[in-house]
Amino acid sequence: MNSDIVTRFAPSPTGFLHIGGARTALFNWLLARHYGGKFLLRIEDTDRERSTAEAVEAILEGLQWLDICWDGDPVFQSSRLRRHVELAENLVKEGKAYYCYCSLEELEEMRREAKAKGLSPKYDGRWRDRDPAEAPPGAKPVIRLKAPSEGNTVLHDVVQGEIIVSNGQLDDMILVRSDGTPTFMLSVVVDDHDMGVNCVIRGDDHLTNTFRHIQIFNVFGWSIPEYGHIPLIHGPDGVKLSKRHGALSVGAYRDMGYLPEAVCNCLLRLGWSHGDDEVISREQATEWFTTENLGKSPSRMDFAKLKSLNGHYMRAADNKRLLDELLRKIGDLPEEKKQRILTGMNGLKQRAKTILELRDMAAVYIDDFTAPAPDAETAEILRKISFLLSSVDDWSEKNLERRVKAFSEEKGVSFGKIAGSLRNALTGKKITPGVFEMLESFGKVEGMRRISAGLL
RNA sequence: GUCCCCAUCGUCUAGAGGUCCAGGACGUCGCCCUCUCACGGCGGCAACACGAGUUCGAAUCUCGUUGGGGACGCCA
Repeated sequence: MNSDIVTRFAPSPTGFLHIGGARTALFNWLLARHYGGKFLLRIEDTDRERSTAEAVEAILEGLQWLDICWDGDPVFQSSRLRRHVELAENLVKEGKAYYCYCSLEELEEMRREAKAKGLSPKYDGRWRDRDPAEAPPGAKPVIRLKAPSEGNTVLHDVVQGEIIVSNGQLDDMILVRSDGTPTFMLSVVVDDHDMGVNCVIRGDDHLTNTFRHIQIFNVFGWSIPEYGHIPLIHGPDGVKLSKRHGALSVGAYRDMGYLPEAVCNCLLRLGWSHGDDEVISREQATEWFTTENLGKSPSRMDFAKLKSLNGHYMRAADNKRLLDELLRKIGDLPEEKKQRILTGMNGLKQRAKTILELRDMAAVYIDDFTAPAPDAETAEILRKISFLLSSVDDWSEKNLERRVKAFSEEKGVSFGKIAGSLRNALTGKKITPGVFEMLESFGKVEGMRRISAGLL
């Protein structure tokens, strides 16, 4: 492969961007970028019943969020319908395809019989050489490919290796429906050819389709793209990832507070590896990604690993960006509180593995809090600390800690006890960022207020 | 049912005949660090599905078994 490589992602807009689709898109994108080729986007909206504008929007948004950008404008398959049908009709004229007048009931019957006999259910080709004049009156025909009945169709898959299927296994597929619209089989092949696509990474649920695609490419005499079929992503229980696993759409991952770079990194490691590397930046991925390291065994989505990865990217993320992500979840905040959060962000992001956890952790800076009156011993400590801190001018985490530590040593009061008392007075919580860090974030006025609030 | 694919720790995987009584990461357990929690550091537990071959030698090659997955639409 080289810089002439053209890959594509071709989702059908019948719903959100599926996480598995996102991985497919990522792999194709990576491959194109690696070789300096092109990555195209095609919306396969030939099924008008199920395709929606909202779904198109959701898919584009999902890709953008993951920072997977396509070259040129997306191609809408529906806009190319005329060309697809025209080509099919040409094939009929050339005797390479034919009209079939079978009714749905007839086909149903055929499949039932085949299954009963232990054969693979398929169309028997009964109209292949029959005179269309014998067609039942008024019946609308489909166009079927006159597929080879002898020999094998061979696929040299860049992931799976050589796979051979006997042509007897494949039936004469429908190219154009009885309503005159082209099928997926035809459209995909024509569009891939017209768009110059020469490399296709896709889920291995498409594997059997590929043999049909190859037959169509052959009948047109077009060159066949390289294919790589990657195993599907399964849920934690080993079955195909579905709604019941919760997180199916990339939007769901965003809602759960994951960062796009973490999602990409996680997806990248599902079915692809580069030695022992785990945390892989987009730049490194682009440099390293080839089809050679694609695995052929199915993998399960590991949410624990995603979370760990996300924690890594959270810690590395820009503070202002994290604040923006946080505000996107909870709405805008007064300037003063935003400032507090920003000041405390380093401590916050170190503890939160998702934006949702960041939100929970940041509550100490968002919620107003006044501690209830403490017990006598604690009150005594707080009174002394309050007195000490009131004279502190350098209200920084470092200095505050230094002063309190000195006090602790001098008076022989346990530092842990002091810190615990402060934590409680400041937040009323057991788990928080460091107390001096919080003091700095609150500022002297609010910090002093909280410490002494319960003392009166 | 038919066809196709897959098979290393719980999970993601490294491994392309000897360097593997199998390495990394996540998770888990223990310890250290420590103002709580995290982070970080150190260590433990934990896998080549099974059975035959081929070979001086197999996680790596072949066959079979078992297990898992996918496809069999006038959906894509």
